[in-house]
Amino acid sequence: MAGVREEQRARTRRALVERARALFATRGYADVGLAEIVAAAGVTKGALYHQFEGKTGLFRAVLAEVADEVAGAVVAAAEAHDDPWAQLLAGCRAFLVASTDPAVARIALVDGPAVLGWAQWRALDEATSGRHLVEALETLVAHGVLSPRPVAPLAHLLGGAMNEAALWLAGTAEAERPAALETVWGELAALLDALR
Amino acid sequence: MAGVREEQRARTRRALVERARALFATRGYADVGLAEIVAAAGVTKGALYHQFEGKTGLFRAVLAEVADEVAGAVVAAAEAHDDPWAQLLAGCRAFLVASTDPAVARIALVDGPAVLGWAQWRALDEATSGRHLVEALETLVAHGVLSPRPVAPLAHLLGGAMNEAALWLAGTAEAERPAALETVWGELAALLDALR
DNA sequence: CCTTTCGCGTACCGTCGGTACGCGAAATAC
DNA sequence: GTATTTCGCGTACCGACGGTACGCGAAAGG
Repeated sequence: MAGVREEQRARTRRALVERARALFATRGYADVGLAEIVAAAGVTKGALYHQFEGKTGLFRAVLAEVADEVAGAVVAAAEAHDDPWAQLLAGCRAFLVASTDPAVARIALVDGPAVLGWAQWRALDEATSGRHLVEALETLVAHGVLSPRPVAPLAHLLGGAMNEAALWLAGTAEAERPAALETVWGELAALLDALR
Repeated sequence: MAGVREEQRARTRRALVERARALFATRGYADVGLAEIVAAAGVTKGALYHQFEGKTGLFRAVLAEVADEVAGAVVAAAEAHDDPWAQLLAGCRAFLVASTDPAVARIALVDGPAVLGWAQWRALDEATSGRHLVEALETLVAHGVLSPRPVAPLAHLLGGAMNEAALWLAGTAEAERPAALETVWGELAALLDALR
């Protein structure tokens, strides 16, 4: 099982996802044609359609990669703490920091819902970083830190607040972004703290 | 200045915006072609391009109409109260109720940012319902109900939370939507109340 | 009336996402 | 080791889409 064939397949996939991600991030899904993507990846449309279900399928793979990276950052930040409340704060902050990258924001927050439809986008979020938010809130309710309440609506409210905040920060000039991020984080932390 | 010409112009605009809004709301911006829109409106592409700057221009007009209606509902709800805090609550609730309509959510929250770009979408929101949220928060700070703080970040957080909640509600079955709305509203009201 | 303006229909174009099909090399069978 | 199948991918092509150029006819202005 040397797998020279499987290896080539993986290389093509990687090249397509990598180049498509860079192009989608800078110019948006609608403004990038398949011809440009396959040329940048050094393959042809035949290869693309052999690996993905059209342009939306390629975008789905790109978005899944981005979402996985963001979720990874959230988990890594949360694991650095033992206290559930500190884990929530660290996870939320990590999500905000990661999503503030304009490339991430563009793919995951602007084009994602429109290209895949909101339901499919939500399902992907629920499978990655969104799940961790729900779990963190459930843990806090179980520990009595938060009063018993339906956590799903609250998770949506908090997730939406962070998404919008990330979008706003992604649109600010890079020089003043760190300061703006701290201001937003201060408000978000105050909002979270008010929940206890 | 009878204006039979201006009258015809207005009629064409109305027909295009009206039919485009219905089509965009049910099938999304990307899945509706100009040929279908102009056929539904009883005109041709020549008329469309004479009145709007292409497909995105038509969408901008549709979105502006939707945003104005939502902002109108927010203002009407707020004006029914005298107390600034009650005005904020009523305005937020009205925004949530209006944006929960799947047609509104699809146009204003899903396709809007992707089609116009997030910056332009935000500017339009800032000119309609978003402005009222900022003003309400500023009034509350001025009255000492809220502690002095930067209201812009907070407005983004709250606005994002309501947008995401509306999207979620718009995706639920219509029969159980009212109950879900009350649950979400309960959480949102609790969040707002925790700010005082 | 005669000229200008203007709303809009018609015909056309380049580009896009998507498909059909064939080739050549790797995997598999015997 | 050869025959056969599988499969990754390139090539050529198609229909549909957004957008443009241009002309006509009626209203507006003098």
